[in-house]
Amino acid sequence: MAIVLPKTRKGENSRAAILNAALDLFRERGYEATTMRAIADLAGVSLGGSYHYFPSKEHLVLEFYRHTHELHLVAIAPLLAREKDLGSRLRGTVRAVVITCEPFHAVAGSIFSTVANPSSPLNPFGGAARPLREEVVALYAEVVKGSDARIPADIAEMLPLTLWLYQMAILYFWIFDRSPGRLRTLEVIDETTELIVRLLGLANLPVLRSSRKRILGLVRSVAGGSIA
Amino acid sequence: MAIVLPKTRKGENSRAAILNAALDLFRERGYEATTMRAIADLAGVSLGGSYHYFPSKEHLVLEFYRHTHELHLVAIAPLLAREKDLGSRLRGTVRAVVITCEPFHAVAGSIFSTVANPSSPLNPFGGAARPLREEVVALYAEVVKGSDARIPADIAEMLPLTLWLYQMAILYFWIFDRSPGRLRTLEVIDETTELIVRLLGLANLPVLRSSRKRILGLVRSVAGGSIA
DNA sequence: GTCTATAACCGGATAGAC
DNA sequence: GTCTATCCGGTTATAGAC
Repeated sequence: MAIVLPKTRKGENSRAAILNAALDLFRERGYEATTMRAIADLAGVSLGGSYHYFPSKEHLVLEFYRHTHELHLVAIAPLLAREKDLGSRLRGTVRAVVITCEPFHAVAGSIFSTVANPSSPLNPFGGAARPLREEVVALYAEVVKGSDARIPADIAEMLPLTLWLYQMAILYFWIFDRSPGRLRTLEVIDETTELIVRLLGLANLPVLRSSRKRILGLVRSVAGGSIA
Repeated sequence: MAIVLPKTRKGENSRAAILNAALDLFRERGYEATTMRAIADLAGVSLGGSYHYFPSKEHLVLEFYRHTHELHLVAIAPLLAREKDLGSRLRGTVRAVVITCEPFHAVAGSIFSTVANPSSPLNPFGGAARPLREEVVALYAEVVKGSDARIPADIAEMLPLTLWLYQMAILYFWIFDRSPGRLRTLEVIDETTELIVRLLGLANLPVLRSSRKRILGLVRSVAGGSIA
């Protein structure tokens, strides 16, 4: 059921060829319009052969996730090393997500929907996606931790997961965005990240104490049941 | 591409038979496990024949939407007529959504994912779903308007749409909920509706003025571009 | 044991005769 | 408006090749 790793040099080549072919074709024609037969053809393997490495077409998508995630990490490394302001770190990180994914904008819709299915092995809330999800959550933990913002412990505990969810919402907005250069998404990112930082600053207000506790309890309970 | 309405008595029967067969089988086996062949069989028509009324398997789902929406309206009518407290109205309305949808819980996952695809004609943000979406938004407008809560005009303007979106989030949570009697979802509804009412009450605080403006601007801009 | 190929299966969708 | 026959694409069974 899981993705099989090749044991030989030859196998490695085949696997890479299939993956590259898939990514190219996805980019070029979209997810649905890309047939497994076309992928196999372009990769120079037989149709059945590609199923030796990837148990389903969907699983090729998971690989694409990992691919973009790694590009993303590289893209933001300098920022995270240099910048201390939480707002800037957050804005830069989320902007980098959509910029990294831009070549796949046309495919992203089908992918998102495929993956939104709770019974899909790739559902971001599910078990198979867990390793990658945890990497992304850890990234947001670092975005927060490496900043000079002082976040109360109870908030800091749930913040990375919440930011991961926030990133998913941004991606869904981005999928619909038809504006040139995806400018609207970038604007929304700027607005929302600033808002998040501002609300974090307000969280210590006495009037907000009860709401804060309530929200955190909610996040904790929702996260505990669905994800852990 | 749209759903064809039958012109004859015989056609009406066929259409109804197909729809009933589909809803029964969806309930019984789930969406994916129900084949168009099985639906046609049970309805007593040929496979090709069912495509005369419903252009795709997905379109059978749209019908299911309308069905549950109408059940929902009926279910909450007494509450909306009687109750004046905003929190109670909201809680009752959203609780009724998940209770109405309960018989389809097993199917809901596939349906949600099908519908999440931006290029699907059934996407809730898209054009085809607009009439139904506007009905639901109007319903939430009434939930707010019929209450004794005094909501500032700028908030009242965006609130119904926001509550519609909130309802969708609850439904997505509900899909994952495996707790007996879907108790966790009901708890989350109680928690979140209370939170919403509380935050609405706080919106007039001077410290929150700028965030409030920012949030409303955001909602307006996002809604304007994606939906209107 | 690791890889690859061929042939088939299954189910959504369509064409076109009646 | 209904049928039969067919396409198309994801997936699987399985036999062989290294």
